[in-house]
Amino acid sequence: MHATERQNAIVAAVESTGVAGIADLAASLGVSDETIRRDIRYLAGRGLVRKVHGGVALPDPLRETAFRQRMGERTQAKRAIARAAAALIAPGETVILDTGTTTAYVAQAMTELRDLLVVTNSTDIARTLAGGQGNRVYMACGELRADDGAVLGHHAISYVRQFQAHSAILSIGALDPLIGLMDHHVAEADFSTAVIAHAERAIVVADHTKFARRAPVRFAGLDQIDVVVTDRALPREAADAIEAAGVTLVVAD
Amino acid sequence: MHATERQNAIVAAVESTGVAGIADLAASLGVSDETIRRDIRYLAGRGLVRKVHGGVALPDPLRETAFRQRMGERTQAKRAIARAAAALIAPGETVILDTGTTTAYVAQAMTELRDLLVVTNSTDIARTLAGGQGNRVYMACGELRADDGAVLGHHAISYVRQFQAHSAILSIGALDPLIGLMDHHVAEADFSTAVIAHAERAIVVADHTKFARRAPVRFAGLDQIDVVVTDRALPREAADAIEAAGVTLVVAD
DNA sequence: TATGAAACGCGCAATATCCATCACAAACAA
DNA sequence: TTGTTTGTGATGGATATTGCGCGTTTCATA
Repeated sequence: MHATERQNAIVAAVESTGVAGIADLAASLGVSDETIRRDIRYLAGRGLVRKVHGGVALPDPLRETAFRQRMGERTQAKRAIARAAAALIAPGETVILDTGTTTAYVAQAMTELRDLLVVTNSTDIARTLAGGQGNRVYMACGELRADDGAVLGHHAISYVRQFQAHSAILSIGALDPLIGLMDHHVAEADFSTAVIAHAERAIVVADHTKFARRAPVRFAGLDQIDVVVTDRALPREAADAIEAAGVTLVVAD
Repeated sequence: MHATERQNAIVAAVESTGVAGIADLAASLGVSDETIRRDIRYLAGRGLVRKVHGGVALPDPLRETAFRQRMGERTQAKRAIARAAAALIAPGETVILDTGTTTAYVAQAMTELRDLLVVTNSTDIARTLAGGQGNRVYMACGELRADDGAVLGHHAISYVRQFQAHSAILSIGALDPLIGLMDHHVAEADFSTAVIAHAERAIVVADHTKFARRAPVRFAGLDQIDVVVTDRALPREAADAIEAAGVTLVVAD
């Protein structure tokens, strides 16, 4: 029984029954759970099956984008961060919201607020906050990314530059107390830079995994931001470095 | 029985019976009420079902925006028009799509095409066509209308002016062979005017009710457009007037 | 409108699953 | 033989799911 045969067997099982459990597959194919998981990760990467908690299912007919998948990860942490971040915003404020999974949760939490003036580059966030009592939502322009439905590029940046917001809420790729803020793409980093420059207060939302990572594009130092909202207490050293830079650290419970 | 199966079962139950109670679902699926509630919250968040007190029902027909309501009117006519309009577009073309219920159906029909360059002021249409094979979608900017998720205004217009499209596809408020094209709002009319000016060919999609109406803002004469796609043969006189203006009249069956 | 019962949502703790990492063994090349 | 690569299993911490308790909200009926 080679890896390929086993993977074919998994696909066949899923196609005949619709779903299959990890443990069942491991038993019937005579390998460990972990091996089945590895096969599933590989197959899911090829789009042949869809990974679900506890097993594997037919591929989603509605293409599950990487973004939607990330939306489903660490939801509890993101919701807690979102509540804490939304609590920093007062009704009537002007707020710039960057695209991102965590900011999408923040937008959800902000639906409680009213009379906001919202500027965003995410069609999702725009739709979430439009329709709120007294809200006015301004959508930036540019090429739409299929993954998360956001626009980036120089048009988006010059559109945002029209506004001077009370607060900006940013998703980031990574945050290191010494290095600063990092993103995965130059276009994201450029947009974030513009957003920071046009808000009185920059609020960064970042779950704890962002502190253990690096991302290739550094776009700002800690001195350029005002608040970091995260979901877990950081190591003393990191927390000190952040607060020494004049940044308020909010830990959502 | 994993989460995914259970959620599929809930959707299936709702689709077959219209409504389903929490307790019944919990009993038949062998999990607690709270788990069913969690599933329902998740599914409702995706718009797959509607949450009601004590159970779950088919997706919301009530709290629809005026736009969503119009989406559900004359769907057959709109789908036929959409097919006919999409057939006028070739893969690889540059197309500007205006917001509107009929154009939303056209975008749906255009998902078959590939390598399109799409410019639109509707977040819905943008999301529909982003992700299509080889498509590039450009979203205009401006204040977002909660009703239909579209942007209008001078920024949207100047954004569109960057492009020179092969085709423009327009929704309108009303069409009269003698008066020309009409819209309900000045902002819509201004946007439509800009769109017509930046496309080699203007295609107007209008179901038959648009010919029996008037709308307050006239923005173009028939001589400025090239094709009208509708769903019913017009009275001889009207059809003659339209074709006399050099407009091709397409009647979708 | 008032009131009791049902339904709801949140937080907690227990359990199951996931994933990064290391360790080991077989296959293969130098 | 020796070293490298590849596939598999095992481990432990992180994450996700679930059922239950409890205070709050909503609904139906008086």
